[in-house]
Amino acid sequence: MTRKVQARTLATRDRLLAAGREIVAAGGMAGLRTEEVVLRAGTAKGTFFAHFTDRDQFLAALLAEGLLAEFANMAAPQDRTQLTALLDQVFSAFAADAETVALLARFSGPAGEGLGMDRMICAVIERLAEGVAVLQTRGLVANRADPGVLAEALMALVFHAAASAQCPVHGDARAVRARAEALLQQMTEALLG
Amino acid sequence: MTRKVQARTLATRDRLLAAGREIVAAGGMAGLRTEEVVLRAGTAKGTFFAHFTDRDQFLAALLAEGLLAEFANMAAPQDRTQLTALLDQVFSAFAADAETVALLARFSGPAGEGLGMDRMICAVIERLAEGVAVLQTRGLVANRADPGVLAEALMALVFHAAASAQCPVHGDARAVRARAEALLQQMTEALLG
DNA sequence: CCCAATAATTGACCGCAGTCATTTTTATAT
DNA sequence: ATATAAAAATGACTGCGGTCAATTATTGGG
Repeated sequence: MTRKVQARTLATRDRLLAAGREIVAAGGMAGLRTEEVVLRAGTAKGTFFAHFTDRDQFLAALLAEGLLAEFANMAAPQDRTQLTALLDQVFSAFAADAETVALLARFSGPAGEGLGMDRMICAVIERLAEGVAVLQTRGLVANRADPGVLAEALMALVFHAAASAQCPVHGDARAVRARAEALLQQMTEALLG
Repeated sequence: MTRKVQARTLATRDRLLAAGREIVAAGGMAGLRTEEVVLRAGTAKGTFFAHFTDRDQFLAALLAEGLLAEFANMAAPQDRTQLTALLDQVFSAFAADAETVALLARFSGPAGEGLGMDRMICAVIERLAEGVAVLQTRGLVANRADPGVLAEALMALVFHAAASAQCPVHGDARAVRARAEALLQQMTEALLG
């Protein structure tokens, strides 16, 4: 017989996430250790893994939460400049660091369900689709394909550019990132016409 | 003063890679343990990490090697059907498993230099660019953008579709993959017109 | 041929993610 | 109330990726 989820379950989960938020804010995702999360949250190690299948899934939940908040103020772009600005904003967030790229690669798809990742991505895609639709009717976008499909393709381009923006150790981060941004710009124009 | 690389260095590296190849062939990338690689190669653990910065970089080298061999027979597509077939071939290889997707995300960019990853990706992009150029002149592709940029964008779409093809544990793998393939098809048509 | 200087290798060791048998808490049936 | 079955939490333990000071092999100069 199935029973309803207990209130303390959600409370524990929240304490873990809150602890994670603090740690990431202080030292970034790469430096987050589950032992410390658990210490701050006041739970045992096993509890962590009863709530999240692994460290990455936990980080993905935190990441989705943060990005969703950051993107909350997004408005559907009304011209090419605004569309570019929106894409740049998303690119900057996605390309922030190697951890972010890895988490997006793993959880941007079906694997991200129930972590908020799917909601975050959908939010971005919806805004993009709205913007594309507007620009199409105004003749500011040559490509007549379905706005939803174009939006998804734009996301794909952003993902790829973000991955390309990660540089090898001791590489020139500035230059690599500039090249990735230029690539995104070119690909976007190739897609939208 | 810098000295030339010793012959045994390359020999050791090859023994490690050969061991890795065997292990991956037998049990897939996910099950590869460095201890076993080292055991088969007849070296110490430290030697492994003197040659490869971490397990993933080693796997990426193996993956690039395998994919490059698989793609060796690629011919530049001459019509839309052949282009689709080529994209499907690459998609199938990239979407093979979650490990592959993760490695591509991490090493498809500048981080993959010197692992063969860059060469593998460039090979695919070049073929795609050739194909796109041919189809453009034959009027089989509406999009007039630079073939090189279009080829890179196509790769981005394939990467994204491959990531979308990974399903959560206990999901219906067949259905998820079918959806990802359909998505790739739609995005490709949206891009090429 | 010998002797520094450098490159390559070694393996004991460590940190941390992830496991699981056990214990504690909570919900429900009687 | 009390029993009992399910859910949640516990923490000692394990396995494996990665490190590093010490050791061995190679090279090139005198």
